[in-house]
Amino acid sequence: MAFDTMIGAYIINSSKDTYTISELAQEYLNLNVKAVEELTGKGKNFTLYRDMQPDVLSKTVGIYPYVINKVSRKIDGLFKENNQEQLYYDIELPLVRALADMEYYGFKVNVNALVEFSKELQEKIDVVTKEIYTLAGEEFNINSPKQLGVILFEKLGLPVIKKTKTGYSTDAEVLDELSDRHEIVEKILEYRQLVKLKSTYAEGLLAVINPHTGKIHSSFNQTVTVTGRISSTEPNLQNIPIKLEMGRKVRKVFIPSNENYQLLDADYSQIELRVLAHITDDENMINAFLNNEDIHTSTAASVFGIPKEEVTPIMRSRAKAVNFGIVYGIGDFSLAKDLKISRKEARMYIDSYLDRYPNVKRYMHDIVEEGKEKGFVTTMFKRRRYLPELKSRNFNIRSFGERIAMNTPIQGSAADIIKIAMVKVHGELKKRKLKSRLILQVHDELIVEVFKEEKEEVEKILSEGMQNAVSLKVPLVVEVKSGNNWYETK
DNA sequence: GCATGATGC
DNA sequence: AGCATCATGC
Repeated sequence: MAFDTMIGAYIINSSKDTYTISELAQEYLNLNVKAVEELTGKGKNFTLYRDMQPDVLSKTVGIYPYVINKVSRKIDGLFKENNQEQLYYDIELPLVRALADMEYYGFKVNVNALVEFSKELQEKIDVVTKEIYTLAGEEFNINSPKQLGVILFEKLGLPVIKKTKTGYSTDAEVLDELSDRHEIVEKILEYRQLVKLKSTYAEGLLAVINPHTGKIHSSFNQTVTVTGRISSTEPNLQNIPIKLEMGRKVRKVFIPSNENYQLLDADYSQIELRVLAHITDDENMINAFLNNEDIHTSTAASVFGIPKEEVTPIMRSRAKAVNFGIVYGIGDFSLAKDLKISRKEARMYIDSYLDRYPNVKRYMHDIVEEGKEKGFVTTMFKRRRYLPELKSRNFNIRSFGERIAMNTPIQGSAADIIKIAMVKVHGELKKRKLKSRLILQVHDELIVEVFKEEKEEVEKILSEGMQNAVSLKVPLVVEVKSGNNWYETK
């Protein structure tokens, strides 16, 4: 591919909502060009080019080729200024074909199993609904947070833990705290889980199965996320349940195209923390990864100042929360909430962590300063995100900007790395004329539908392609699993 | 169209 | 708490 203005403009500024030619012409050429929609109309007024007058077309979209060429040259000049040519030409543009092939090839679904799953869910919903009505003493719309709030907090007199802009909060966090006080609460949680599964994952997926292919052909968007990740829509295949067993069963309906194929699922182990170790060059963290240690146990040992052998499950779990917090741009307030401890205690954990990982401390400080000076932060491969929030006089907005400054290089570099791996794996499968296909990416994992006779070869292409996507100061560890459906690849 | 709450990494 | 998408109510 020669050039794509939409992706090009996204590389220049990933924070925009749309990247239409009209908009780009205005921004980069100071040129007023009508939007395509203004010419064709939309909805019921939509008109095909072939039904429009030639002279109208020539005066309007007729100039698009010219504008596209000018915008392309302009953006290409900016790539040179920003040192983003590798990112654009070697990563993003080749990725277009990999994503297009993933969309076209699709992910096969066991329709009958999905229909059965849907029925099973409905039966469970019916049972739980009746139980809820009985416990409430009346019928109401459980799906309405407003009506549910009235039942829980007015009729049943449960304590109000949290409020939203519009009334009582009834989210899972609140309900968890109330679960000991009334039987109805856990039924509500169960109801919510079941309804989500039925509507989004059973009926939702059934509605987008292509009747000709029997497959789901998701759209993978390359210009949506501010950090460089790709997104998936219609349907979103990047948030298929896995944490709770009931939801995880959805994965059983995702199968190979036919009996000659299997699924391979390869995921990066702790890629974000490995990226952090690399970027900060923190000796303590790098050593943990070099020694192939469990990073959360290692963090717990460091923070609590004890040998790894003496780390308890609770200590490990707290260290894990701190590691998450570090990746997201930590604050004592949020960590306290997450761990249900005091803010002071959370502050102690964070300070202790930063004492034990001094280069991480310096990085967190420096990256915010860099963001303020330059107006943006960058990833390992020069992806850029502008941070106007850092200049805000509003404390909350400014703090948000600081967390973005800390998180974006980490999340974004991980996105760069898996994109490189995708281009390599996709290219290698094509070059060797293999029947196996890359069919999905879920931020730190790649799923390949593998032709059984090619399994050994493709497993090597996949794991080595991912491990060697880049060379970091720590190894990139990849775990590959196989199965006859997505559920089995665990 | 916005708010809420579910799901994922 | 960083990044997303989808269904539902109002």
